[in-house]
This record gives sequence, C-alpha cells and structure tokens, in this order.
Amino acid sequence: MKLSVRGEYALRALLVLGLNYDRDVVRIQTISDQQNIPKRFLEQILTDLKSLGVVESRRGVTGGYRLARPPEFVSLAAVIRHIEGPLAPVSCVSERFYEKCSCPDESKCAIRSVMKEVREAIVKILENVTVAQMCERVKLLQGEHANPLDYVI
Amino acid sequence: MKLSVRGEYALRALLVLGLNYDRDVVRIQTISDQQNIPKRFLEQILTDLKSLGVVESRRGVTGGYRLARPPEFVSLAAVIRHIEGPLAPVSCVSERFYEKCSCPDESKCAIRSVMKEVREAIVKILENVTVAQMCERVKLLQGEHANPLDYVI
DNA sequence: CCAAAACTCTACTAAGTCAATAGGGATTAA
DNA sequence: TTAATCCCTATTGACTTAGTAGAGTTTTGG
Repeated sequence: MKLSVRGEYALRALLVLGLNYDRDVVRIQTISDQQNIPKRFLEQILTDLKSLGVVESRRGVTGGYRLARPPEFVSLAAVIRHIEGPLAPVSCVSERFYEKCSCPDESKCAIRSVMKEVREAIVKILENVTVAQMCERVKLLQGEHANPLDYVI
Repeated sequence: MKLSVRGEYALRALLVLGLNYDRDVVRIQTISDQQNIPKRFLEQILTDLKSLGVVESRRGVTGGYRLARPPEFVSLAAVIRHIEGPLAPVSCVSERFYEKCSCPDESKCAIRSVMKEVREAIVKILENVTVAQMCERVKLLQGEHANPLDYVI
C-alpha cells in the first residue's frame, strides 16, 4: 500500500470536514487555501469521495461539502481503498481487488503467504482507524481550537 | 508498500538461489525458463541484486548466480527496499528514504502518525522474514524434492 | 430577475514510472 | 577459438499521476 498525493489530499480534506462535522458545509476554496491543495484537483477528489458516499455537497452560492455520516463511521481503509485501490502489496492476496497472479499454484506460493501477512497487518490498522479518531489525534496533538479551521493538517 | 512485477521476480529468483544454496551456481536462463521471467529483464534484476551484495556471479561458460551469503542472513526487507524503495506508505515516515512532506508540522500530523503505525507493522514482518524461511515454507508447502529446481515458486 | 459564487462533468496534458526489448561487449571453459 | 555465459547502456510503448482547462448547472442575495 502506497499513499499517493491524491490519497493524502483526500485524507486531509476528510479531516477538515470531520473537524467541522456538526457545523456548516465547508467550501472547496476554503480547504484548498488552508491545506495548499490545488482547487481543481481537490474538486475531483471530493467528487470521488462523494461517489463513495462518504461526503455530500450543497451547490450554489452557499454550497460546500460535509461528511455524509458521522466521522466515527468513516474508516481510513474504505477511503484509501476507494482512492488508491488495494491495500494489499500484491493483488493476489487482496480480498476486494483480487487478481490471479502468474504463479502455478497460489496455495503453495511462499511469497504469497508472506504478503498475506503484510496485508492482514495493514488492514487491521486501517480498518480500525476512523476519521473521528484522526480528528481526536489532531486535537490531542495541537490542543483544542475555537475555530476548527485553525487546525493544521 | 506495493510489490511490483520486478520485485516479485527478484524474490522468486532469490528463492531459487536459496534452494540451491549449497550447490552450484544457477544460470539466468534456468531461472528464466523455470519461473517464466523474461531473460533480459531478469538479467537486470540480478545485476541489481548483485549491487546490493546479496548475490554473486561467475562469468563465462560455466557461469551463473548464487547467494553471496547464507539465506538466513538475507531479509526480505533489505531486498524489497533495494528494488522498490521505501516500505513506508509515505516517505515522511520512512527511516532510510525519508523526505519532508508538505504539512507544516510533522510532529503534529495525524495522518503521519497513523502511517507510522502502518510502516512499523510492515517493517516488523519483512525485517524478520529471511530467504531461508521462505525456502522452508516452500518445502513445507510442497514437500521435499530431490532436485531443488523442481520447486514451483 | 440576474449576476456572482459555488459545485459538476468531460477532456486534455506534461512528466514520470514500469516492464520489457535491443545491441553490443567482456569472460571463461572446453 | 568458439560458444555459452554474464555485463553495460540505451530505447520504447503503455500506463499512471498530478494537475489544468473549459463549459456547464444550481442557488442565493440584491
């Protein structure tokens, strides 16, 4: 599993939305300015997260984005899988992106058996970390701020 | 960490060499035939593994490759790092491939702190698995063979 | 009602990576 | 001296990544 810039931006954006969860929607421009993410690029990423169902949007002049459900129910695993693809280091050990590999018998493949362990370890972590927990970590690391947009992510 | 085809070939080749450790050198052609790896590509990969110091070669008509040290002392981590680069999902949490990321304060970055956990988990596994152990797994999964080249990897 | 500010959809592009392929050259045993 | 090896450098075609671009659609405030 490798986190691309796109994936990192997605997580940063979700953290901003998480910190603003019970408030109003947040504009793309705001996230873009605050996090130094190219606006048009962020646009694409948020559309993508919308198709995953993890954020929702309001259009028009008072528009913006918010989380579509409480941050406790958004796992990093789901987000990263959607943006980056498989968490597994090789797709022959992936559950949802499984692809047969070239070895003659997967059940007897030693490389595969190690990669499976790696996959389990990664999944175990990312499946159990939610956006809510990430927000908690942010607050813990930086102290509480009055305005959630003051957090630096 | 994502294992590319190149990295997979490297591991397969090392397994072949590991199973042949106390025997003679193995020719590129042999590995290529047995593992269905394009010969010229495998050539590059073995040269690369040689520069890492993990294999050595003999030239000329009786030439070939062998492990440069006992398979117990070749960790997957070292090999994959050399072939693929960082094991860490983002290079700001990598020990040997560290690169500063764009966030204003790494020590307060929540994303980083999660990615650090992921890195630890991956490293812990790959640092502790050696080529020798992989060879054992192969034998265990496939039963002992008289000719080590009969193993399917 | 209309203009401005937001989101939306589709396309394009420059740079980089990946998996080979290609063409020789250097070594060594028989 | 020949043939089978390994060795070195370069190129290529397909694909991915990180944006950029242009032209909508929706909504609110004046």
